Amino acid sequence: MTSSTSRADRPTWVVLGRTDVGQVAAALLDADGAELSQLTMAASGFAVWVRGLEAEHAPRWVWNDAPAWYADLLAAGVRIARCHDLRLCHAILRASALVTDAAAIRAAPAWDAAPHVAAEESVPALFEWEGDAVAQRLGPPAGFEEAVAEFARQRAAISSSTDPGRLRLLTAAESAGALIAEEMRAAGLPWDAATHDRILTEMLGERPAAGGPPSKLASAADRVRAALGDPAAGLDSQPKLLRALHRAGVMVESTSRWELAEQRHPVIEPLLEYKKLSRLQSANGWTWLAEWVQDGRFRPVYVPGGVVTGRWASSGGGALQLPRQLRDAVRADAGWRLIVADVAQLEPRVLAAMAGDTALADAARGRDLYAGIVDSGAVATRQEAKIAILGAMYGATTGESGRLVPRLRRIYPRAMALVDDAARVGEDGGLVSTWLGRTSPGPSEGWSNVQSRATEADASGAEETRARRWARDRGRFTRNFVVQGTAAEWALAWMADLRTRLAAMPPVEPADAAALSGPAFARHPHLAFFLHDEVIVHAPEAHAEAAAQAVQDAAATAARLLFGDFPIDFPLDVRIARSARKD
DNA sequence: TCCCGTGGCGCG
DNA sequence: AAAGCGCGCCACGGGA
Repeated sequence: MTSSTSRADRPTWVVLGRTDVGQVAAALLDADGAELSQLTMAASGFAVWVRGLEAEHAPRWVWNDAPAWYADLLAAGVRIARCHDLRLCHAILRASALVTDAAAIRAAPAWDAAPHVAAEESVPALFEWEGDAVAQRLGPPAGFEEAVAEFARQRAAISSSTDPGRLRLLTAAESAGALIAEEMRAAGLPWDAATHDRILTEMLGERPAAGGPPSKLASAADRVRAALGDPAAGLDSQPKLLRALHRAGVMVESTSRWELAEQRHPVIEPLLEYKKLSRLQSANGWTWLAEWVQDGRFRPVYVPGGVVTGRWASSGGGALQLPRQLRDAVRADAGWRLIVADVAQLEPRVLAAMAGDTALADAARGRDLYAGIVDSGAVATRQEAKIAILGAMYGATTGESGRLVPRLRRIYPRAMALVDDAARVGEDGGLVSTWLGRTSPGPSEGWSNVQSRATEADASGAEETRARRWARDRGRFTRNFVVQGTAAEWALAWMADLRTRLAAMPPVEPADAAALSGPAFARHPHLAFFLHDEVIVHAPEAHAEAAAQAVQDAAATAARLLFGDFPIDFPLDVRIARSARKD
């Protein structure tokens, strides 16, 4: 390791990148972004160096892409407190309406990279890199000079924006999410394959050794074919199934569950059963179990910022679609517990706070926001309140939901004005932003063409109708964007604070952790799963109560961080249990 | 043979 | 029941 200048004095930021010769370079910056020192080192010594600096200063590590760097650091036993993910923050800043001069950011399109994809096995690990393999491993610009330049652009964009505080919070939260996603992947979700197998066997029947469908699935198929009077009916092909139904006199337009359920015919019951079992088999059956659960852990690939609203997406394993039926297979290790926590009605609470709607915030006080709405007299029943609120946030215009929404408009004018305004802006082709400044994408070229065409004198009625429909579609998107996106920001702030609290708790002794195969940080209570408004923490039994309290405390912190003193509750349902089963 | 659009359904 | 938003994955089938 060589240092090009004098020893650093407590760097706030450490910008990382590789150099042409395949080494890691680091620029140590003070809080103002002024360079304190710069150094390069052999990749083989990188993890140890990070560990040392982290213990001294816990700087914010600035890198092009968290998965590319952090997965290998975790594998080397090094956990960090904070980072700045240039790729994720670039995506936010290039589009944010709060950024008044985005020209420099937008002039660096190399940073508009797709989310990192897990490296192929054949690509050397970060610390074994040589030559071009590094580029494959690191994805978007991995070079040191590019990282330094992009970080300077991002700092300038934030500090000259109309609200640097919000963008600092948003970029910090987004970057914390990137760390959490990698840590959750490394730790994995504790998964009991034997329980999963038992559930599959109970529902699908015994699995034939020779392959072929399990017994209960096969018997459901037989009953369907018998009821259709068609021993050869194809059940897995929608067109074939539809034709077979028509031949049997079931005149449906689709084979979807809800339409089938309206029919009265002997085929309906076994067909719905077959579809349910078939879905379980193909989505989360034995093949899924063998592919995705190893050593008692399900390791999904989370994609932070993968949804335009800022929600996370996932890639592989269907991590965000785990069916409730299988939650009993999520099992704490021996001597450990799961803390399963979700926020009750996160989105309407976020809406109340964003809009400063004290009437809706009053209704939200306490456990059940929908009960509060009933108490306000807006609607008669809890079910109506739920339908009305969902309709308000999603833009329902028809049916019961569309009928109930106007009642909310009278009782909660500020909250409704916020979503109605967002919809109007979207219909006009404009941009909307979340509370912290994540801005929606603009309309597509095709959308704009359709709109301008419809305004021309010789536009046909069909063209005008289509333009109106597309405008309404976009209005529903922007209406929901502000709420869904701000809820995602709240959830990121919640998790980021929770992560810090959990990491500060004592780890189990290595002797007690002999059976644990995971990374070192997973000897502490740690996040194991996240799904929009729910987290699962895996914690040693002795720390389970403290971890549950940390989940609560973090929610209070998130509320204060985003909404200051505005009086809005975010009540949690928190359970400490051995399994994640919901009753 | 592979790619892509569609229907359907799991999650929030 | 869906409706009204955001996703990912599977199976199928048609086209390249």
